[in-house]
Amino acid sequence: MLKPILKFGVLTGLAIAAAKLLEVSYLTDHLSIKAYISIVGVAFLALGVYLGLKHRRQKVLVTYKEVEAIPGVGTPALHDDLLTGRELEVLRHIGQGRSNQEIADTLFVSLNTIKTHTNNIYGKLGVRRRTQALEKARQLKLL
Amino acid sequence: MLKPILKFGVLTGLAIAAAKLLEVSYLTDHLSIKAYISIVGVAFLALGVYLGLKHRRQKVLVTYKEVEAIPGVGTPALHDDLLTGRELEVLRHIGQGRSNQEIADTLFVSLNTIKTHTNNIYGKLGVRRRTQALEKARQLKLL
DNA sequence: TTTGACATCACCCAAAAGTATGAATTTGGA
DNA sequence: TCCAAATTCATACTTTTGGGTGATGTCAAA
Repeated sequence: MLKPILKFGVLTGLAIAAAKLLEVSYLTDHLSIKAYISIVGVAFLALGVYLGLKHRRQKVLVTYKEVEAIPGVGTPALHDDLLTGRELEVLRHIGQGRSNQEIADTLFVSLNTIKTHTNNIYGKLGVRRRTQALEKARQLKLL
Repeated sequence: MLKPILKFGVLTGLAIAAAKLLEVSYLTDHLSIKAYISIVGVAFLALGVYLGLKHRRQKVLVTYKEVEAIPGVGTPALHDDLLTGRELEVLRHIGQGRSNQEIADTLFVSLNTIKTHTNNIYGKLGVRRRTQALEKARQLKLL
């Protein structure tokens, strides 16, 4: 349960240590304070981007559900929670003619993950192909 | 130019020869005239069915155009004859989630033929996948 | 009768999609 | 805190699609 916290701590610690190391080793001798600050800034920016991307999935999910919760905007047909949020999301991309690889790229997950989602969708809708899934989804007003 | 005629001639000749063979060999000795006529009838019926199926393409095409010609039934959006009749037909099957093989079976043509049709469709619609074709076709009110 | 559009089919290769199985992580709720 | 559902990912394999090229037969119009 504490793994993510540990991970974050270790990662941050490492980053700080690296920065400290840079500082004492040679940066102070060769670089101005401004340059040093710039490098540290870039490093932490990179760390931030990395962490942000790494946890984007959950954030997207939250956003997704929040959007669903909005009255007028909410999906009119989430038939008995037939599909999960992520599955619906993938299904919509399929409906727009995107390939699994494209969906994977825009959702920032792996191709295998999208394949898993699509197969789960097919299973729940009782179909075997994405075109059938679209047809079925339209019948069920899922799309 | 004369290949199909030749083919038909040879086939019909073979059928008649077979019938003649049946007649002289033993049928007249063991079967009544009525039974013999029945058998010949069945044989030619089979031949007719075979030939009919073999040339169904053209007949279907004619029927298709005839259907299109009917006022109220006609397709509401044949945008500048963007797609040919056969292509539209294939596109509709795609829209119902059928695989190329299934379409080939129901239209009584080969898988390669359907592939050619689908690729022509993609070219005309400016897309690269069947799901994109469906999306585009819906936008153009082709479907 | 020639020509062009259509429909048919083949072959080959590459890319995308789908199947099956197993597993790790995360989250939300009891 | 424990658990079930959800999400993520991998590996290996089969099937379906897509792309390019070339060819034949049919049909209708010029």
